Amino acid sequence: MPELPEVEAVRLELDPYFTHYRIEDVDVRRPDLRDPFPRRFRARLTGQTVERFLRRAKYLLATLASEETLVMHLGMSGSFHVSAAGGPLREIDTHDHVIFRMSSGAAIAFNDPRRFGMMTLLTPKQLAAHPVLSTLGPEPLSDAFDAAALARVFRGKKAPLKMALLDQGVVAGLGNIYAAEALHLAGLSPSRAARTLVTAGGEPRESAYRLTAAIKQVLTRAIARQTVKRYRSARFQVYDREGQPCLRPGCGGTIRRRTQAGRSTFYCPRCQR
DNA sequence: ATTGAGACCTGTCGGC
DNA sequence: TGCCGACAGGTCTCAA
Repeated sequence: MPELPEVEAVRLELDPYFTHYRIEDVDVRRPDLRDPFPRRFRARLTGQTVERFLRRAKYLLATLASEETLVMHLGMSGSFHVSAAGGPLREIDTHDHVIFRMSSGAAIAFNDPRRFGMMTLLTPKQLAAHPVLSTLGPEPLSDAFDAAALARVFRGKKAPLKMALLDQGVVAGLGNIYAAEALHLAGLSPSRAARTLVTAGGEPRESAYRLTAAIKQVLTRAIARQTVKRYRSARFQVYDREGQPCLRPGCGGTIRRRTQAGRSTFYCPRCQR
């Protein structure tokens, strides 16, 4: 279930259990997730203190006193479950693949039925040269991400907007849901070519400003909703709403669903151009 | 160089 | 109730 807002919620939840605590032991219950765990994974983690617990795109990064970084990704079905010290013990689930035993007494279990997630441990050199992590686009909620930045990566790009937004090298952290939501909010068709938001001279068009603003708004709201639990049931504007009325005031269109590059895209043909 | 399709793996849900 | 296919919020690889 995780796109940027969900991963950010996980980071917030886990931070108090990881940061400043020592990893006493790691229960590695299988040798791999999407990829095999690196050499001496358990030994390199054991005894390390977590200095910072950060998020980059959809990745969680725990920086260790050893200077190495524990990198974790939730894939499609990954989640964490914390058993706080003295709290109720959680039964170990079949899909609990890695359990961190912290010096606070907390146990943090990584659970991932589909095993599309990943977990690895990188030296500073490996981190800087990592083929994926080092080529991620800007964080969408940072000041580095604005219409000009979007115009730079969209210039000359023939790919449809939906695909361009899913490209983590363009902007980092959007997934299938929030890409659809941002395009709907911006009133832009998912199949429109990315380069049409840029002038011949490489300047962002008005639509590029709309899209960057929409991305920021959709993610900011989703993060707020994540952290304030009572809004958990809030629905999306377009995602998974095929056949239902468009929620844009005064639009009156009907949400459609189609497949782009093997993924479902939801949009309103009436107000998204 | 881009781009689309297929693969990875398990669980869930709707229809018959 | 049980079986079967379609589908799921992510990414990687490979062939065109």
